[in-house]
Amino acid sequence: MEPIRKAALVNATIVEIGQKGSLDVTVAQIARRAGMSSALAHHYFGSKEEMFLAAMRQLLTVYGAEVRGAIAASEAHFGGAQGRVRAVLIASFSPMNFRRDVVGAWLNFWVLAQSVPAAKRLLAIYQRRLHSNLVVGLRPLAGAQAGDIAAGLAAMIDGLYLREVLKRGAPDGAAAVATAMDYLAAQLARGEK
Amino acid sequence: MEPIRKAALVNATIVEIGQKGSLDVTVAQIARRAGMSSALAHHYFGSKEEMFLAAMRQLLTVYGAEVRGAIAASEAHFGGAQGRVRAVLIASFSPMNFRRDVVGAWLNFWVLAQSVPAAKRLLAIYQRRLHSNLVVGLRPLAGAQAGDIAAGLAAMIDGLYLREVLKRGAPDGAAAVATAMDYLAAQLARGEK
DNA sequence: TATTCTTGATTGACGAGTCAATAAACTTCG
DNA sequence: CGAAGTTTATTGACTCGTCAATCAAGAATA
Repeated sequence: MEPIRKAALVNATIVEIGQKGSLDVTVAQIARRAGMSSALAHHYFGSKEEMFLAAMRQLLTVYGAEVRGAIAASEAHFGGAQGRVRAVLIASFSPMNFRRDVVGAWLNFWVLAQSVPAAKRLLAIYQRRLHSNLVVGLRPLAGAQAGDIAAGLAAMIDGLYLREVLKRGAPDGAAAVATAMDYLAAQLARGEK
Repeated sequence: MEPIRKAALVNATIVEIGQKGSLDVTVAQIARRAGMSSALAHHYFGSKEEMFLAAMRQLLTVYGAEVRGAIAASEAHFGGAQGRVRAVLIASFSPMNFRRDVVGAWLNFWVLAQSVPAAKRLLAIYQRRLHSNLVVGLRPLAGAQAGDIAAGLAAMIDGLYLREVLKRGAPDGAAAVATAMDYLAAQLARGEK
C-alpha cells in the first residue's frame, strides 16, 4: 500500500499545485484528490513539506529519465552533431514535461527553493545536470565557447518555461524548441564564420 | 499622510516578500516594517491583495521609468544601432531592478499572476512593453526577424532573472547583460552573413 | 493475535479583516 | 480669538475562519 499511496499523493500534489498555481494548497485538498483522508497523507509523509519535496523529486526524476532517453535515441540515430543538445531541448519541452500543471508546479517549487534549503538543493541538481548535458553536447561544436553558450541556452529554457505559465491555450513545445534551436543555430553560425 | 503611508507599505511589501522569498507574509509583518499597525495598513489598502497589486505596480513603474531613461540617454549619445536594445538590457539589469529582494518579489508576483487576474494583467503589460521596446530597437537591425529575436531575448531576460534568485552572493547585472548581448550579437551576425 | 491501514474528531496556532474608541488636525462661525 | 463640530489618523482587542498535525479508535489482513 505504501508505495501506491505515496505515488498517488505525489501526483496529486503536482496537479493540485499546478492547477491552483500556488503553494497555498491544503493537505486535505491533496489527499482528497488522491482519494484518501488528510490523516493518511500525514501518516505516510509526516509533513506537508516532505510531500512537496517528494513531488519535486518526482518532477526531477521524470525529467531526467526523459532527457536520458532522448539523448540515447538521438545518438543511436544521428550520432552527435547538434543531436545531443536538440535531444535535451526536445525532452525539456516534451508533452510530458511541458504540461501546464507541471510547469506551474515547477515555478512554485522554484519559489519554494528560496525559503527551503532542501528544495534549493534539488533545483541545484537540476541546474547542474542541464548545464552539464548542454556543455557535453556543445563542446564538439563550439569548443571553449561551450560554457557560455550553455549558460545562455539554459537561461532561455527556464525563461520559456516561466513565460508558459502566463500564456493561455495549450502549451506549444515545438515553438519553444524552435526558439531555443534558433539561438543555438545563431551561436554556432557565428563560431564558424 | 495617506501617500506617505501607502508608499511605506508598498516598499515594505516588496522587501518583505523578497527577503522571505514567499507570498506567505502577514499584513502585520509588512505593517511593522513600515512602522505602523496592521489595522492601519488595512485602513489604507482595504486588503492584502490590494497591497500586493500596488507593490507590483510600483515595480512596473520603476522599471518602466528606468527603461525610458536609458533609452533616452542611449539615443542622445549613440543614436540607434544596438543602442536601444542595449539600453533596455542595461535598465533591466540595473542595480535598482536587479536587487535580490526585488527579483525575489518579481518571481513571487509571477506566481501570484497565476491565480489573481489583476496580477496577470499587470504582468501582461510588462511583457508587451518589453517585447515592443525590443522590436523597435531590432527592426532596423534585423528586419522581419525582429519579432522572433525579440521573443528569444525576452525569454532569456526572464530566465536570467529567474536564475538569479537561486544564486548566492551579490547579483551581477553586468554578466547578465553580457549573456544577453552575446545572444543578440550572434543573431545579428547571422543576419548579416 | 498482531500488524498494517484508515479515518473522524480534536487541538492549537495563526492570520485577515473589523470595530469601537482615542487622539490629532483642521474648519466654521459667533 | 476660541468653542463646537468635523474629518483624518491610529491602534488594541476581538471575531471568525482555516489548517497542519495528532490521536484514539475502528476495519482489514496476515
